Amino acid sequence: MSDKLDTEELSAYFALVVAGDLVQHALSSQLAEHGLTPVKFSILASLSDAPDGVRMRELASALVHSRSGLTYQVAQLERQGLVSRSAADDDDRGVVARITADGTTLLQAAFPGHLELVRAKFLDLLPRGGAEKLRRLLEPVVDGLRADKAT
Amino acid sequence: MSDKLDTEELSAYFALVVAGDLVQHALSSQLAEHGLTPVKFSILASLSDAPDGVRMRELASALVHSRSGLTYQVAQLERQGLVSRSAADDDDRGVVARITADGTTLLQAAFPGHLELVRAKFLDLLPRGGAEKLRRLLEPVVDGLRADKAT
DNA sequence: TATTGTTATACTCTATAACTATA
DNA sequence: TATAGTTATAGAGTATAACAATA
Repeated sequence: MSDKLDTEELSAYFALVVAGDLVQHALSSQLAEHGLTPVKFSILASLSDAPDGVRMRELASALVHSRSGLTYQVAQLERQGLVSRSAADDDDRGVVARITADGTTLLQAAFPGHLELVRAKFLDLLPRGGAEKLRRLLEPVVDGLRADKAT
Repeated sequence: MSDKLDTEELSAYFALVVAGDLVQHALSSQLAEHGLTPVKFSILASLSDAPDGVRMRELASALVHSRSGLTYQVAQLERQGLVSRSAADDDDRGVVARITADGTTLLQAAFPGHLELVRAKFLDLLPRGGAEKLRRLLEPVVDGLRADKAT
């Protein structure tokens, strides 16, 4: 498998995909202890930053790859009492999801252990200043590919 | 969701997971045109670098999170005639997977388009020299978490 | 006893397309 | 006509534990 891309560039691509996968997998057991998955955790975390709730459309484009996938996840969170859905004020087609008090409680219970593992399995493995460098490098990738999705 | 980790560090972790996911998703449609998934592509690519084949155990620890998951994927590739399995020379418990001529043909057919998309969806979004910086930053993360898995 | 690999099982997740309602 | 969200469906992937064979 040697070809037009030099090894450095291909290696970066493999490293990105593999590292993301390994980090997420390393964190998933701890989340599972609280009945959460990485996707559900990211939904709750996003909602906890938005007291007024978030439109389903926005959550979908930010966190998953299909609208139906988000409906599935949020429906489960709602059944568990962690999230509520209600009609949007300005657009009668719209639905706004909000985190509930129970959802906040669960998130607060899961968060310290999560942070601990983010440190142990990721941040502590980076050189000093590495987190910031990494974020800066990946920012345009995330922005570029999210823009793609909108199209 | 503001807490013990400063924003920079948490952002790096989210950026890593999201970027890896977005890049893989951006490439998966092109692979699907050749009947492949990202996991199957990575298995074929690994085998194409190893003329003598690779032990199932090694493939599993490098590419997936469970032995049974690898068996599932390789069984499918074998059914498609892209991979063959045979007993290991040195260990009668062991199984060695090898890519077939058809597998090589398919990989060569899929590779150019794959590389093109790796460039368009990832490398071209990085600053000059970014690929190497990224790889260096992520190397210890990948190595550290792979070592974890062995434990 | 430990390891290799497979299997059976049961479950979760995903994406597509069809649908309703509203803009 | 286009968009927001849901639903139905059908398929793919996953992990666990139990198992057989070998070290």
